[in-house]
Amino acid sequence: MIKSPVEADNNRNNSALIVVGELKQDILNGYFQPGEKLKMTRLKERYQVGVSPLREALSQLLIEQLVVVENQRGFKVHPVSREEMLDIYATRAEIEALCIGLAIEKGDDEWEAGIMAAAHKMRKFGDLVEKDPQEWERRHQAFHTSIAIGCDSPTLMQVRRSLYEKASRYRNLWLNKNMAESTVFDANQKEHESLIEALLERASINARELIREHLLSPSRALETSQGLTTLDR
Amino acid sequence: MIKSPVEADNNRNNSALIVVGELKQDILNGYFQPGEKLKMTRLKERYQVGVSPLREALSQLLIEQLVVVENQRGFKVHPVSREEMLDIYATRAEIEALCIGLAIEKGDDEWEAGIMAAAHKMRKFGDLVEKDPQEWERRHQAFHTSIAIGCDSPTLMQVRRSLYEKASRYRNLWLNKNMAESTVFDANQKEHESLIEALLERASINARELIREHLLSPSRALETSQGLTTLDR
DNA sequence: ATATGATAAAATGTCGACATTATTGCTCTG
DNA sequence: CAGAGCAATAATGTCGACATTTTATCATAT
Repeated sequence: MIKSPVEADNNRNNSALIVVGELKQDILNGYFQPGEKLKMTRLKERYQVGVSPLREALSQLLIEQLVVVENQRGFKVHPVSREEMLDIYATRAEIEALCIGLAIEKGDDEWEAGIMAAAHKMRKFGDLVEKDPQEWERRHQAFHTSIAIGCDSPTLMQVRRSLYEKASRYRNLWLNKNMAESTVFDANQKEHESLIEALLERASINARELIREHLLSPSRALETSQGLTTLDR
Repeated sequence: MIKSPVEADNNRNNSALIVVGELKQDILNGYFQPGEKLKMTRLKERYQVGVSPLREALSQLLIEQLVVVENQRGFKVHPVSREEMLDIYATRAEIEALCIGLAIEKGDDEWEAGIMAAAHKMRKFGDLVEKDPQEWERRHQAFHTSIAIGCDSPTLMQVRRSLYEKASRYRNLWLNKNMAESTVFDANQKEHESLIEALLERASINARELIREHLLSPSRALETSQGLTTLDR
């Protein structure tokens, strides 16, 4: 018997995995505030599942450091701090530079072609940034991933992904508006073009320095932004 | 009322966290074979807990990639492969080199002192390697950690720790005997001394190359070792 | 004899219930 | 009126039970 799409979706994965995705999104985009207590009754209502799948999902986010747990006191959203933000962004910049260094060593024609394709999709969407920032972020991220994937290391790519998610939490919390500022955006686009140039020339040192700057500039912006004051409480 | 140590231990953390530690050890040291199915009935007997804490623990190991899950078919120990081993070791070497590069930039006197202390403890145990390999591995790891911690980045240190654990699984599976070979061991010790020298001189490039070699040599040994044949099935 | 299909057995994933622990609110005292 | 102590309330963590799905067994037919 063929099942409806919804049923099929519920059967392909178990409840916990579905909840992991939704809960992660809710934390990353700020629906649940940093430090907020995650009461089981509320979570049950929101995701329409029992406690068992919820605790499984929370256990996974626990390792990813998106929630914290205290015995007999339940789960909380992982708190944010300026220190952690700077550390995550700095680490992410180093990891991305590492990926790029390895990719320049190992990358072949297919790698270059993938970058060109992703860059094209990103450029095409340049004018619609303000209309659909989420779609632009997707293409932006796809572009950077197309570069990093040349390192040809699943392990390293996974580290990179985890750091991206943690960083996107800070980005979503404070940077939404700043990202749309056209001056910042235009500078970003130029950095992308310079990066592509360096990659095709296989200028490793240059490319690595470019990516470091590219990834650290948001954290510098955040450091002086309004949101920071709310962090120091 | 004061509780007995055992009870106190059971109350400080919930069951799931305790099981995480034990289960992780059982997987890392090979009590549960790669690819082996983890039946709930057996796990319940072994750890004396119900399914709920077990599923929580397994969910955490799922993110750490020590187990895999298939819907309605339960959990399995994450399988091993030569490719994954090489990838983990290579990534680990790069991450460790990154830590050391940053540590050389940022490290202060306290950092140097910590290295000297850890190195001393490791040297003192040099003759007892064959007697208590586990204790030596502890001191060896403490030595390397004392170096890496100079990078002053909790995020990066956590990435490093996760990779160490994954690698130690392969090490435990095949390398136990090889590690005790005195020729390999003596070469290892000399590498440590060279590394310390380079660190104190703040010779970044040199130190980073040394650590890469130091961490990649085991994977090269594993590649040609007996265990590999069992991998390709 | 091999393959196929139905039946039985086992295992998973989820929920509600229960005991334990933390938190809140209230009373009583100084 | 403030603060400590105690009762009541709420929330967590764990277990056993149930429905669903997978796996194993076995008879039957080609």
